[in-house]
Order: sequence, then structure tokens, then C-alpha cells
Amino acid sequence: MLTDRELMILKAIVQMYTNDGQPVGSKALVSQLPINVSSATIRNEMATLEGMGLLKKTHSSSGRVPSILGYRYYVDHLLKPDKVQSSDLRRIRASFNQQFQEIGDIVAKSADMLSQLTSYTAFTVKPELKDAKLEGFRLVPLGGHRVMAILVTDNGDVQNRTFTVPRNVDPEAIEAVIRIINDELVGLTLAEVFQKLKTSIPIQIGKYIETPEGFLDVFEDVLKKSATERFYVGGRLNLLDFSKQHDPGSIRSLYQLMNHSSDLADVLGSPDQNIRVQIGNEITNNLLKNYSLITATYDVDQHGKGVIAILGPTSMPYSRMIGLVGAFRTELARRLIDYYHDIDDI
Amino acid sequence: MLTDRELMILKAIVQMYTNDGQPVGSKALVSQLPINVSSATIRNEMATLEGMGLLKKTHSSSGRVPSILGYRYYVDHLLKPDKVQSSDLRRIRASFNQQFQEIGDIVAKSADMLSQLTSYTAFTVKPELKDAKLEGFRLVPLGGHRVMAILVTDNGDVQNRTFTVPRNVDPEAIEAVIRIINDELVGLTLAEVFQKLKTSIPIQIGKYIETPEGFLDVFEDVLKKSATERFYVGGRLNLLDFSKQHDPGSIRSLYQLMNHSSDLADVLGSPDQNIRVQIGNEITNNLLKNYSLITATYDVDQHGKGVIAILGPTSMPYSRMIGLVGAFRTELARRLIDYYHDIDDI
DNA sequence: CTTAGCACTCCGATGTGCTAAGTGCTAAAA
DNA sequence: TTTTAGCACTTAGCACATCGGAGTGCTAAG
Repeated sequence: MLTDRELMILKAIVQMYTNDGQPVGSKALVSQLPINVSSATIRNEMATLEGMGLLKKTHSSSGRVPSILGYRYYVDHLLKPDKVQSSDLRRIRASFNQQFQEIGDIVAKSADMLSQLTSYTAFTVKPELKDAKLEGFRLVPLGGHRVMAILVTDNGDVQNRTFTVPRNVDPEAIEAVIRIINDELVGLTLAEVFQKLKTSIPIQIGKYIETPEGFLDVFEDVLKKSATERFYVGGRLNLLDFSKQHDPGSIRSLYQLMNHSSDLADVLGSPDQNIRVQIGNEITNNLLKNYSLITATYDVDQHGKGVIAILGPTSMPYSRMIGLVGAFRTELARRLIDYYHDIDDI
Repeated sequence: MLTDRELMILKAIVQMYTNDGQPVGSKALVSQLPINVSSATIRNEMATLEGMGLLKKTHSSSGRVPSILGYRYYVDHLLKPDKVQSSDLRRIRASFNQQFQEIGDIVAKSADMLSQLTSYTAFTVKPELKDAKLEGFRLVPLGGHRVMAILVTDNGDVQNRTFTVPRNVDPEAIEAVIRIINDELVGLTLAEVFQKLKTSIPIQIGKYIETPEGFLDVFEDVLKKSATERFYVGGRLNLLDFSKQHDPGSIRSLYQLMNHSSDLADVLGSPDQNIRVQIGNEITNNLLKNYSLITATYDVDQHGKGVIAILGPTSMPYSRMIGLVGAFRTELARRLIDYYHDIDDI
């Protein structure tokens, strides 16, 4: 168990180090502490904290720096989330205070805002409704041989894609396909839709069109879009500032990671707690082992849950960041609830 | 006027420097030249070339490096475009050899290919048809209060956007609006459409809807999308490799430039010649004054002209790059002509 | 338990010497 | 007149030494 003074020292070291990035020496530390002891005493304490694995040195005669464990302890026991600055809150609200036409726009904007407020890289994920249902499907002829397929799900998502119809397909056949899809699939959950697409639907469509695969591919494609295009990244460039690793190779891999939504899904996961802080090698993905990740869910009532996250250096000012993420998630949830209220039938 | 030997030396220096990036000294140079002279002779020649401003030194006793003027001379008089490697040609064709659903996809893919082939950053611009005509306009109800607006132009461009209809608007009014737009605007050039949107249309629509501004904004928004979403960037990350300026500030500004299509339009311009090479400060934009830009148009017959470009270091291997850009532009043009052939009515 | 004092360590800045690669110049050779 | 060998000179880059400052651990006394 840690003594009160040890706690105080650990806390002070984390805060000083996250502020100016310099290893903290005993002299500098003693001048900041509210107690009156000599630097030698501090040195003894720091040595025991180091013995417990909470601090470490960058070289044999350097000041102390928190270890991963030290950050962990600080975050779990010492930290109190900062109240978010009112100017920040105003910025958030102002950015939400415009007319958005799609959920995606709001969530994308959120990633940008969050990255600006933190100067780090931010991720946002649209709310996922596990049992989202297919609400509507349209095929709109565009002239020539092109048709746009539009798919609407009951969580408000709209996806579309244009495609070219082979010349030998009869317009009536297309009508029939639309009818089949609307009769058979609308109202089902996406999982059920995928299921039926593999089984009964191809047979039914086959009665009208010789090669139903083309159509089904398009349909499946749009469905998948709806399932995967949920991730937004803001402040990619900030990575260049806070990343210590200046070798181009790992920076590249990081950027590739950010463009790959399935990898992002792995990294972000679905945090069970409300706000999760992962530090250094606690993050499962090896590329991120020198960074810290703060993840939080936001809850849009019956419209599911989404995720927001920020990625920064392990030496980030956790209390400010956690406060910010906490405030942001409630603002975002509120905004989305408003949005759904506007588009839903009453 | 330059002597033959001076030309030979200039050419060799540019080629050696663009190959390995090291300043070229008289000894190294003499060993590469087909003529039998001593290094002292070369030194004298290099001194005169430097006097003419075609070469420069990085420090008082360093080897020579081409100046902007030297590159210019090389590109204008000495260079012969490389025949593109057959393996590269195969890669290009393979990447085009799939079914694309939209022109934008082809052009975007081109930016990626071009950046991969060159290891630089590549830009592509969709063909622009100055007098593109509005070919169709659709409003598709999506359920709830949402409607998708779709706009098709006769150069094959499709743009869409969903929006929310105020509750108090009558479905018949929407029908009327669609009719008006189709009667009055379809078939006109985009410029004419913009014109009418400011004048007669609001009055006509005003008969059916109290606040026509909302509708017109949406319509105008989609129109603008069609006009501005023409730029694609590939290989952004390559910039990290070939950029000498490692200060984060200027890298940031460059990335911002790349995300700003109107700035890109300025930089790329509309090259009058077929392939234009701009070196260093010849590029109008100051951020790019340490790079070189190779721009080329491609011609899709009656469907307009587009632009492709690569951005790399001033010390790029020009002959290979120019050969590549030349080949790529014809491949891309061919592919797009095919595409239009497929979607157009025959 | 605390503290002053001291020996010790390491980083970083500064400076030195050396080498390799290159230059310009000169005077002789072609 | 052009070319060349030779030589003095310059510079970057590297290895190496030096030294002050910031920090530590340890010890012995308070």
C-alpha cells in the first residue's frame, strides 16, 4: 500500500511530466510540493516508487518519468476528471448547432472537433443498432443504362450506389426484383437479410433475370457499406506532432491502420465501461503500444450506441482529456437524439 | 550557346543526381562519361556551367548539383521520355480492367496507381465538360421526412444528397417542384441552371411552397458538389518520404493544400501543352517551391478533358516520370472512353 | 525518519583533430 | 588554344575528449 506522501509524489510527477514533458528531478519536485521536506527525502520516496514499478528513469542519472503502471495507478486512483472549460463547451455546441442532413455528417464533424479540442487524433463511430432493420429499398433509373440503388435502415442510415444494368435486361424484370426485395426483405434485420440473400432470394429472382448475381452483388455491396462505413477519423495530421517515432515506416503503418475500418474496430472495441483509458502496451494493437487511447461510448437511446476515442501520447494530460471526452459524449448523444427526433415520424 | 561536351556533362550530372541524390564530383563524373578526359577538364567545364547558372554547389568544396535552371534546360533540350516499362503498363491495365460503377472511381483509382508507380504524390481530376448539361433530377422519398435529391449531368456525373423536409410541406407540392425543375432546367448547361436558380425559379416554386429557399439550397448544393468534387489525391503518405523539409509545419500546410480543391485547381491549372513540367519556384504556389510538378491533360473526346499530375522532389528522374505520365494519360483516356461507351445509349 | 554532504553517473554542448571528397588555380605539355 | 598533372585549399562528417549541470544513491549524523 502506498503512503499519502507517496501518492502525492506520484500524482505530482505525472502531472508535471504530462505538462512539460521533462523528466522530473527531486529538486524540481520538492519546490512544487506543498510539504516541507528536503530533496533527499523525495529521492528516497522516488526510489521506493521506482521499486514498485510506478516510476522509471530514462537513464541512470536522470529524473523520474511515470511508467505504464504509474500512469495506470494515477488514472485509476488519483485522477479527478477536469471540469471541461466553458469555452470548449461553447465550441462543441456551436459546431453542433447547424443543420445536418445525415447522421454521418454529425459524427464526422465530431471527430474533427474532438481532434481540434485535444490536438490529438480522434475517432468516432456511428451508433450501431445490433438489430437494425432494413426499412426501404429503391432502385432509381438515371437514364442510359444506369440505376441507383438506395437502401434505408431503421436507424436512419442511408446508403446508395449507382450501377450499370446489362443491356439485355427488361425493365419489367427490374420492377419484379424491386417487388421481391420489398416484399421479402424489408422489415427484417440486416443479419436476416444477409441470410436470405444466400438462400431463397436468388431462386426467386432467377425467375425474372438470367444472371441474378450481378444484382445481388450490388445489393450486398450497399448493405455492407451500411455495416462498415461507421468510422470517422479526425486530426490525422496531429499524429505528426505528438508521435515520438519519427521513422517514416511506423508512421505509415499507423496511417494505414486508420484507413482500415476493420482494424479500427478491433482497436476501439466496444468499451463496456463508460470511459476506458488504455495506456501503452495495454492497447491490443502493437502499432499503438507507445500511445494512449481514451475510449467512451455514447448512448442514443433506442437508436443504439456509438464510440468516440482519442489517441495521444502516453504522457497526455489525462484529467483534462477524460473530462473532455466525458463532456463530448453527452453533447454528441444529445445532438443525435435531436436528429432522430427530427427525422422520425411522430 | 553550349558546346556538345557541356551538354553531355549537364545531362550526365542531372541523371546521376536524380539517380542517387548525391552531389556529383568531377572524378565520379569522368568515370561515367564516354569520353577520355581528365577530371581537371571536367572541373573547368563544370565551372563554366556553374557560371551560366545551370549548376550549383551545396558548399564551397562540394560536388555539383543541378540548379532549377539546369533542370529546366535538361527537361527542355536534353531529355528523351523513357519508354514505359512493360511491367508498369501491365499494372496500369490490370488496375483498369475491372468493372467500375462511376467515373469518379476510375479517376480515384488512377491517382492511387499513379502514386504507386512513381512513389510520389499523384493528383487526378475528372474530365470537365465546360457546357455540361443537366440531364435529370430526381427526388426520392425515403420514408420519415427524408428525401434524397439526385442529379445527373450529361457527362455521366451523378451526385446525391439526402435532406429533411419540413413537416408542413405537402407531398403534392414536392411533386410540383420536381415537375418545375424537370420542365425548366433539364437540358440546360449548369451555368444556365445557376442563372435561372437566381431568377425565375424561386418565383415559380414560391407558388407551391412558402419557403422555397430550403429546396433551392439543396439543389444548389448538389450542383456545386458536381462542380467541385473532381479532384483526387493518391499517395499522400509518399510525401513523407520524398519531402526534405522535415519541419511539421510545412508538411501540415501541404496536406491542407491537398485537401482543398480550389487550391488544387489553382496549382494544377489547365495545362495548355500536353505535358507540362514545372520545377521548383516555377510552380506558382509557394508551398511547393521545393518540389517539381508534372501535369498532363487527358482527352475523353466529347466528354471533355481531365488532368493528371505528380508531385515529387525537384531531383526526380524526369525522363522516366514524363514517360510514365504520358503513357498513363492515354490509358486513362482510353478507359474512360470505354466507360462512356458502356453507359451511353447507343 | 529526515537530512546534509559527497561521490558518482550520464547527457549535452562545445571544441578538436582527422579524413575523404571535392574544388580552383597554375604551369607545363600537347 | 586546350588539356592535364599537381598542389594548396575548403568543407562535411565523424570520432574523440572535455566539462558543466542535473540528477542519483548512499552514508552518517541529527
